Amino acid sequence: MNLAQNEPLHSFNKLTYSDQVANYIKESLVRGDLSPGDQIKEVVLAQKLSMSRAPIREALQILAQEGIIVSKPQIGKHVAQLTAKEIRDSYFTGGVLEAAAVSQALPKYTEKDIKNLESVLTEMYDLAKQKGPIENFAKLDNAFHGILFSRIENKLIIDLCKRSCQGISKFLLHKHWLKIFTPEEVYKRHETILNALKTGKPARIEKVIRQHYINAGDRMAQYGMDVKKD
Amino acid sequence: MNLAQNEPLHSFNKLTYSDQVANYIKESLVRGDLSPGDQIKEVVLAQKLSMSRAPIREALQILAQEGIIVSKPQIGKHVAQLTAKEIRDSYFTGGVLEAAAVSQALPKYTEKDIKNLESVLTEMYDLAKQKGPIENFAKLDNAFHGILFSRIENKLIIDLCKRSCQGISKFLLHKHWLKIFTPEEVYKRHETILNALKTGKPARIEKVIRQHYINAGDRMAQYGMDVKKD
DNA sequence: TCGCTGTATATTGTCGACATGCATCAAAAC
DNA sequence: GTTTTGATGCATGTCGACAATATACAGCGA
Repeated sequence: MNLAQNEPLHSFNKLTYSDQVANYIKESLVRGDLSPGDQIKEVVLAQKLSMSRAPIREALQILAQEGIIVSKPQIGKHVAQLTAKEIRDSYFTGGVLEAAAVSQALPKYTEKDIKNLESVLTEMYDLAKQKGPIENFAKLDNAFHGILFSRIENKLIIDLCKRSCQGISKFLLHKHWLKIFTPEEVYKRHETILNALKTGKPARIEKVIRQHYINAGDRMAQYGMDVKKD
Repeated sequence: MNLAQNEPLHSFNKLTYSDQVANYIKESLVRGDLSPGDQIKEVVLAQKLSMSRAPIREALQILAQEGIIVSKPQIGKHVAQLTAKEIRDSYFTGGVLEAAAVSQALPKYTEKDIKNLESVLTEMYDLAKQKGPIENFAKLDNAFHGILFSRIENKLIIDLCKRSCQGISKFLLHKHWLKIFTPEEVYKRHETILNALKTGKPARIEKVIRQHYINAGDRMAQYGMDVKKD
């Protein structure tokens, strides 16, 4: 059997410029170099990254489709600045999707998955107790939902779920995401999900996950407004 | 009060070339000039529409994000050709979204909305009885779901809903969409939704609409496979 | 002073051409 | 005969420049 001919063990990223630019902008958002409401001028970016406007435009278009930037033809492109209602709607939508997906994948979760979720939860608990660095909660949250996603075979639903709210919380409202819930709250919120998962009841899981996201949206809508750069 | 300063009564479409090309491709899919699996070459399209490749590329990128075409870097762009599972997954996802959205908007539907839905249903019934032209069912189906959408204030959820399955049934599998259900079935399927709507129970509506889409996905997955052009 | 008009500028939209990388096929090596 | 290698064609990726359009502002008139 010839390994080399089939799935490569590690595909060396041959990302096109456009994709790299898209990632660069996302990183800029995380770093805070770019904030909601900021205008993005193609020529400026092109000069800064020493490339032509073509890949820049493509990257911006990708981000526009993801809802991270808004593009008005012949006027300009700005980092999206969501209203409180749009934030709540986004989280609601994301919750509906993740809830349905997890509920559908319920029979697929293994003992080991539950164990992993429990260990993530334990880490959250410890981190909350010892007042550890708050940034780590983001990693743990990612890990938790990552395990939930891992058994979902419906790629589209994962895609839309990420577009709905993950893109927003990770990039547009990244600064606020860490402080909308206290460590204790984060722990309890995820404990609720895990408990619901253990019941094995699809309806229960759906309800809990939806509420999880609705709550997050409400908090985010309160804290995340008007974050336009000074 | 000055009308002219606020929302224009009718904005004259100043569509950019890119958007027009995107629409053109969608129309080509509806007409059958383009079928799933077909390769789309930028230069060919550019020549045919007598414009440069730039707007073509942007249009294709839009359609790629909508899932209507797939783009492999440095290889080519093809009209998406979904597997049976992907078709079912798409409809499932669309159903989840529309179900949640309608359920949430339940209190907003007026007497008049119900009346309108009933009249659409009546038209479906008549059309089924008199073996009218099957194409009209597409219009009636659109009208029915259009009324449902009209009270949904969550723009994102409508957007994702359309992307999930409407884009597929309208463009990729348009030829099959008309024949997966008999006129009688179409009538009964929508009657079920309307009845559920009248109960005013959110949970009931969610269940019914989800099933509506799951059924459509199953049928589509059976009939809509392997539609590659000869 | 207020409102209109036209010009100036800046930014996006579009263009034609060149560069890059994948795919195919023929030729050579074993 | 099979596999490897190199040449070739072709579609996409990227580039720099030009065209079109929206915004800002100065000038003009009432």
